[in-house]
Amino acid sequence: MITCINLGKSLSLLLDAATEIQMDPEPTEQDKAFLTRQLVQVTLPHSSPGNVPIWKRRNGNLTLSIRPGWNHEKDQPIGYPFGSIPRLLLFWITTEALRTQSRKLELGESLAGFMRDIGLDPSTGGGKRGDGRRLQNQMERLFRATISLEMMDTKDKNVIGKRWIDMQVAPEGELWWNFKNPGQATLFGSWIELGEKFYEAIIASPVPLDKRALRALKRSPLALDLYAWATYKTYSLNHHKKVEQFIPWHAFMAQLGAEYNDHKNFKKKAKAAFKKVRSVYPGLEMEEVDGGFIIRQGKTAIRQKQSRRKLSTKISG
DNA sequence: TCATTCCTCTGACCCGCCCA
DNA sequence: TGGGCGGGTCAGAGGAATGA
Repeated sequence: MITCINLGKSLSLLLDAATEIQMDPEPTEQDKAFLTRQLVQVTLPHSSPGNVPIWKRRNGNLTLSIRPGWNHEKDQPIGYPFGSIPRLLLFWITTEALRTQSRKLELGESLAGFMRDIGLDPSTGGGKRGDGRRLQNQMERLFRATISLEMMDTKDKNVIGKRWIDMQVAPEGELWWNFKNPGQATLFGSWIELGEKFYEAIIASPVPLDKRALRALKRSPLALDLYAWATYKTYSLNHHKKVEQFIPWHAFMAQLGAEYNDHKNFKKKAKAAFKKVRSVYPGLEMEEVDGGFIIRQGKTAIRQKQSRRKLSTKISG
């Protein structure tokens, strides 16, 4: 009985979002979100990488690596950001940085308001399993981490040079929230200041997304990644007037599912996640073929005509 | 209201079947 | 025989219900 109710809730969230998006494909200004192109092409871990000194993911010539921040009190690493919450935080950070055109982002006077803003539920209490504690933990992991992007320049398969950028996500900030009591307003507003390099990177090439879809997919980090990737890829094909592109499963796994040890498992999970993505992104044109899938030109999650004003000079490749 | 408990979801791993 | 595929189980993380 409980199983039926829970399945129903989870499914109905997706179905509600799918119906809403089909009825009204263009989101309101409030329902628009953004994520930087580099973090669409190479993504954060889906699950905890464990106690390793550095975490890396590679897509062609582009490598993303993350080094966790240091907890001086406990004299140990804070840990890596992983799962859905840091992804929701990155959507929020990119969207706010673009909206305000400022490195300093106001998080608000109440944790509950911020949680609702990024798609979490403040009514889950302040216990260790509540959204508040999870958010606190993942905020610390994400904000204190150092993200590095490295681009290899090659000619005839030989490396002729490389460029890199090391970015601290938020080297400064103040959090005055009561994580045990998310609804409690505080005397001072909480804020973070994004690292200069990180700020420049995220506003340079934003990919527009639909918050309604993000809310419906928030339980699956893989589905969130695939949704952002599919939106970016469709935009890219349209922009370059390329009709379609074949994506081999092995290359796709290296890009978005590198931590999967079993490529069969990745394919199985990716196919299931794509089903969810297509329900909230009806404009996605893709077809499975031998060894991979073909993605074609189609409608982007946000109408290109509107978003292009901001993006035409910013998105490339 | 908050913290805990229970259940679901997701990723890892294994196994067996099928086909070339 | 090896690769592709689907199904099952297990552990950890996430979501929802419940009792103090």
